[in-house]
Amino acid sequence: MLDRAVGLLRQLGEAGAGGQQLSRLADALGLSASTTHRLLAALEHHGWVERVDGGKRHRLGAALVALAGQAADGTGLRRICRPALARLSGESGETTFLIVRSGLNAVVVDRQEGDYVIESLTQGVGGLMPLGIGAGSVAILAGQPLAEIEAVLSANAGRYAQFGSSLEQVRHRLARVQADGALMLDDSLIAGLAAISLPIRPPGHAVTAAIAVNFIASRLDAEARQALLERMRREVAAVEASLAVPATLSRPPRGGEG
Amino acid sequence: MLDRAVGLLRQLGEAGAGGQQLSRLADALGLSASTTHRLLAALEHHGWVERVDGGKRHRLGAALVALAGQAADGTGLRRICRPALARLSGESGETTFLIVRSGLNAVVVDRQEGDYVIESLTQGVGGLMPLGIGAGSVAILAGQPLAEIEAVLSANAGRYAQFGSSLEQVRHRLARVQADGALMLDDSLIAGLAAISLPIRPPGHAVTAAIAVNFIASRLDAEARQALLERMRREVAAVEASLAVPATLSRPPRGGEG
DNA sequence: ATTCAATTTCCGCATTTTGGAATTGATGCG
DNA sequence: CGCATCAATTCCAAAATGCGGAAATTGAAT
Repeated sequence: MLDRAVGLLRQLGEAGAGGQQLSRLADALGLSASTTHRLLAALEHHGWVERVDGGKRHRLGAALVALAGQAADGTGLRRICRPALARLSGESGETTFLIVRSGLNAVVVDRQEGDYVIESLTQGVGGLMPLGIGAGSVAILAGQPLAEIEAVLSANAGRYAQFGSSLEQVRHRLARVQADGALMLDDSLIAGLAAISLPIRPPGHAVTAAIAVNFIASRLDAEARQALLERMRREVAAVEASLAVPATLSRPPRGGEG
Repeated sequence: MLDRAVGLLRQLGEAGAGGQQLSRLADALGLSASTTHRLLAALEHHGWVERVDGGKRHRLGAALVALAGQAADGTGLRRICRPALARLSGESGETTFLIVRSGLNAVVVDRQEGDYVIESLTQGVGGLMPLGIGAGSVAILAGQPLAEIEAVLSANAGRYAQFGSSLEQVRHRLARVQADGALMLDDSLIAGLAAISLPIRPPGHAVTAAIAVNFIASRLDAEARQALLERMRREVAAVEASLAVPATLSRPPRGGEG
């Protein structure tokens, strides 16, 4: 029941803005129409699913956005890292990302725009990719225990091809992170797009997140990239330091509106 | 079962960054410990719940962020409105919001920072408030059919006090939106914080969303506010026009990483 | 007007969930 | 150092709930 609901929501996520009709969902999940109907009704009741134009197509509902807003804050990391991301974006003019692990995937939890818009080329908040694909994703994976890395690699191996990487390439990049504590990538997923990423390692814990900067490769030469990397190292060091002191885990001030 | 899972996730959302232990959750929801345990395990398996530091406290997981990223794009509105929000924030220097309805609540679906940071005063993406509270929220409610408005008002009446508004005040603001097609608010929720909001009405449909600009009241005089409002009217008109042509409902390009 | 596909409702059966009780584990106290 | 306490986890038989086939309804297309 719950698993079916999760599958249904995933499927709806794939469907995108236009939504999807009941019968297609039932087919895709191998469920009977009546079961699918009942599930959709229940989810709709909670606002997790809504009808497109009140018609017969279904899509993900706004209640999920609300829940996820709390989830993203929930790690606490987002609030802590946001000023760092803002500084990096502000000073470099490039787009900055905060990425965390979710099972076999990496998820973009926060993102700050730079002056240079690469909107359509990159993942938005909530964007998902296999662990091992994408600069930040690699940085996170590289910081896991060895057995964990192997488990993830073997589970994800089949997914790498569609992102234009081989298992060997992924392994090579992991090694670079482990050697340098950071990763610089060119033509990362998109030709001409470059990225620099750093793992975030809370003192006494394994790596839980990474920050990354994406930019058009031609915009920064080797020297500028090195400078940016050093800048990022300082920001990450500051973040890690502030994680050492558990700080206030209390809720943020319930503020104004939008 | 599903309802209990939803309740559990809501409860975890309330808990915030520090997470919550099983027994408290069970108490809060009136469930037995074994049921709660089973639910948490199932949700954890899907990445919707995770353990804090691998310990015994639970919080919302990153998989929800991923799902919600799709949900937020899912309305299609976010992609369409983002350039408008960016222009408004860029030109005015203030913070801009895109808000949609979710049941009895309004949810912040997108947000663009201005030069002037009011981060801690305002809702982030995913922020939730009762329909009728907050400038954008009022604008949405005012555009619903009359019977709908009354239903929402009576359902939400009890929640207004905690936001410092009375039912009469809400009704008054609704009337202003209906008269002017927009709303200017002072001391909206926070003393010294002002807001301007406009409903977004897709041609041939009821109002489905609103945009709002929040700013420190002292930063803009009456004349500047009027100018900003006119600017917003133009942006909303353009958005509504682009909604008339269903445009491409296809998925966005699967781009690079974060 | 008729047909066909898709959605929605109904209902008896059986699979699943349920919560009390027992077990294990962790933490603090005497 | 061992005992007591509280929370988390596992187990199990009873039963409630979800399941899907079939029937009814909608509504769009011919």
